[in-house]
Amino acid sequence: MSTDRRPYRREPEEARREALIEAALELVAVGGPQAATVRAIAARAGVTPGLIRHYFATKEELTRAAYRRFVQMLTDDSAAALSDAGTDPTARLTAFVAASLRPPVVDAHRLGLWAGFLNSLRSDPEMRQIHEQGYRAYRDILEGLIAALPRKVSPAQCHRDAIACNAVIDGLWLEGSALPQGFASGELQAIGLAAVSAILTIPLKDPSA
Amino acid sequence: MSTDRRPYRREPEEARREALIEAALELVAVGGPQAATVRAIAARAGVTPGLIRHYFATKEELTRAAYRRFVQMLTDDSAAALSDAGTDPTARLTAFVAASLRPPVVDAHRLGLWAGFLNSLRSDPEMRQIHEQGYRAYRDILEGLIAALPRKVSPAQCHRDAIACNAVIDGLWLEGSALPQGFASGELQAIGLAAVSAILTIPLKDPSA
DNA sequence: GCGTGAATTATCCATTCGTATAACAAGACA
DNA sequence: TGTCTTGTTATACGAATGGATAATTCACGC
Repeated sequence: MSTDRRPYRREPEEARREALIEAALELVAVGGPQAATVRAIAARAGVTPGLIRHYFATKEELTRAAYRRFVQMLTDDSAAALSDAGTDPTARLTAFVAASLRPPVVDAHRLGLWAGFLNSLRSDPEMRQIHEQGYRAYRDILEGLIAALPRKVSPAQCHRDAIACNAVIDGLWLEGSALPQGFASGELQAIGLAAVSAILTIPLKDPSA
Repeated sequence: MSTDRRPYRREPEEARREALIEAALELVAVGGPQAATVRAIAARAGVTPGLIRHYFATKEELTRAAYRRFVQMLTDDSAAALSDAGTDPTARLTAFVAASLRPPVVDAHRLGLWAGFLNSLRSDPEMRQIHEQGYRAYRDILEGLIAALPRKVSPAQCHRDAIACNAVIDGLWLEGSALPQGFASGELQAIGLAAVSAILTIPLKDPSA
């Protein structure tokens, strides 16, 4: 009398870890960290809860892996936007700013993810390290793009400009993601490019205008 | 044989509700929503868990009350900054921007609170209503200040300027709160005022410079 | 002072959490 | 085809969760 046991397929380790991380991210994005329970993650990944322990020693470790993936996702999107832009510094900065202010970067799910992980940064030093690496990488890209512009400004001023532009981008990203219906299509990018243009005192033509 | 029961004092209803809300906010700010358990809130407020049910029908109701208070706190700080500024429109906008970019508005706890509540907005329509009211109130103040400036621009342009300025403020608030050690004293306000000045194409003198 | 209503505590309950461990079966390799 | 490794499921456990109810004691009106 074999109790009917759930059938299953063996999967390569990488695929399983991937599926579990993906499931955890989706749950955090929608319902916050409290929604990403071990059981919910397993259910969404199509496995039983015990399997999580087989790939991650603890739930905290899975959380860190998920956050690492999220940060990398942001960086990857930035890099993708630059790979399609040519070599002209102004065009590259324009492409970068515009890409940062439209989907999939501007997205309620990403904002939810970001907010969901934020509180973990205070308690878990390893999470904070992951966070700061990602943040620095993003801002370094932006600062590099600004430094490449045909302007004559000091490196210190370049640094300040990068911070201000980063703030504009972050703020618009925040608002666009939080209030998706509050902005017309392309409006976010137009405002962002105008603001960056003003901060850097250089003309940036909006490619969508 | 009276079992030694915990002594207590009766408090007016308002004080108790206040204490419970305050405790809930502190817990959410530090540890996220999952740290704000009924027992933890009661312990921090100096009461036993059962009392919460006496003042709030459910924990969700306490959460909403706490969020309502948080949103009102933000609005109150904005209003306070304006009450001390005179009547000159430029000075008022300057004061508003500067106040938004220094403590206590720029504060890791507030960012933690904001992030901690964000995910609740998706699931709870009442929470979202509270949020949108607060957001609109804040931006309306900013747009009013911008409209009062001695500029000749269309109302539509005023609206766009307000969105952009709001984004700069939000972004700098975000970064300043997330990375408190990343900015020197007054740097955040200086960057913000310069950016707003550039966006509005008017000079704003930094009062701290 | 003294009952009396209600604010507060104490206890209990069903559920869910993360984790630990044992049972099983899938698929590779012989 | 048979065996063995290990990926996967199943089950169980203690702790913690939000909520319900009963017991108590404070404080105010008389």
